[in-house]
Amino acid sequence: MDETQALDALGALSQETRLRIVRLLVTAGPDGMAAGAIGEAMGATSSRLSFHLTHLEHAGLVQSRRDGRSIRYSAVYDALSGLIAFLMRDCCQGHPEVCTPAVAALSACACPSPEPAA
Amino acid sequence: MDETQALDALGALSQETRLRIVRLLVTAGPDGMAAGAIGEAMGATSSRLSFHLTHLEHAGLVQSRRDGRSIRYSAVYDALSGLIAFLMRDCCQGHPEVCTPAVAALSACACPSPEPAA
DNA sequence: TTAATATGTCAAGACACGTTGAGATGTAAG
DNA sequence: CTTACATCTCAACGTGTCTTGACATATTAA
Repeated sequence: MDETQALDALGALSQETRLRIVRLLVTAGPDGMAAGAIGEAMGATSSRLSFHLTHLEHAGLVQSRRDGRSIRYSAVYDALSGLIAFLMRDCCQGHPEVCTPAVAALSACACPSPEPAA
Repeated sequence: MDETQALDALGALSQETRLRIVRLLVTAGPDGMAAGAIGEAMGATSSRLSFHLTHLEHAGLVQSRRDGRSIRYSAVYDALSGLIAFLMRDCCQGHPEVCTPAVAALSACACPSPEPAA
């Protein structure tokens, strides 16, 4: 991920509705959710939802596919991990005190670390 | 870091000049840099630079202190690692495939991981 | 004090963003 | 074909963001 892509992703995530959509879709898994279900969860009108989903898709954070008369949206994991890696790469430039606490936060997640301590 | 703080931080970083300022200050270390030096590096006028530095300070990403007739700005490491941790926490909700690659990217940094492999 | 340096403040303008409501398009069922 | 459903597109409006230029404030030196 280069600077331009990172700026797009950061801009897309810096809006409340969009950040919540991404979080919802991450937890929804690879199958994603239909636009209608997302809109219901967000309490957003169809045009407002479409605006934000289009924005997220342009930023590469979500992808869509038609499923019957619905359109299902799902999170693009590579983009999310790419953004996190971009921030870490920058912040780690000789200053491990930035990213080391972030890695420690991983322990609080259900994620398997490369070298699990416990 | 809660959602509101994360939105502020993401919004602050989603602007080219501000993202570059943060990257510059992270590499500059704890002593930071004088506003004039930052402005020179950015090619920004004093008012434009002040606008962005104030924005970053309000978002909690940088801090300032007077040093003679200069004002030195430095990165707030806790805020940066907090943001990274926030993104990881959200993205890891049952989907380790998001944050595991990001952790792997750490190996490319000069950062000591909690359990260094090599 | 006076002058020079370093930075911040303010108002104005151009532009981008987010929301709304109406309508258009595509898809499936009767 | 007609109807209902699901979603997108478009224009319009208010609001926020970024830049610029002129000016104000704080600090140091002569």
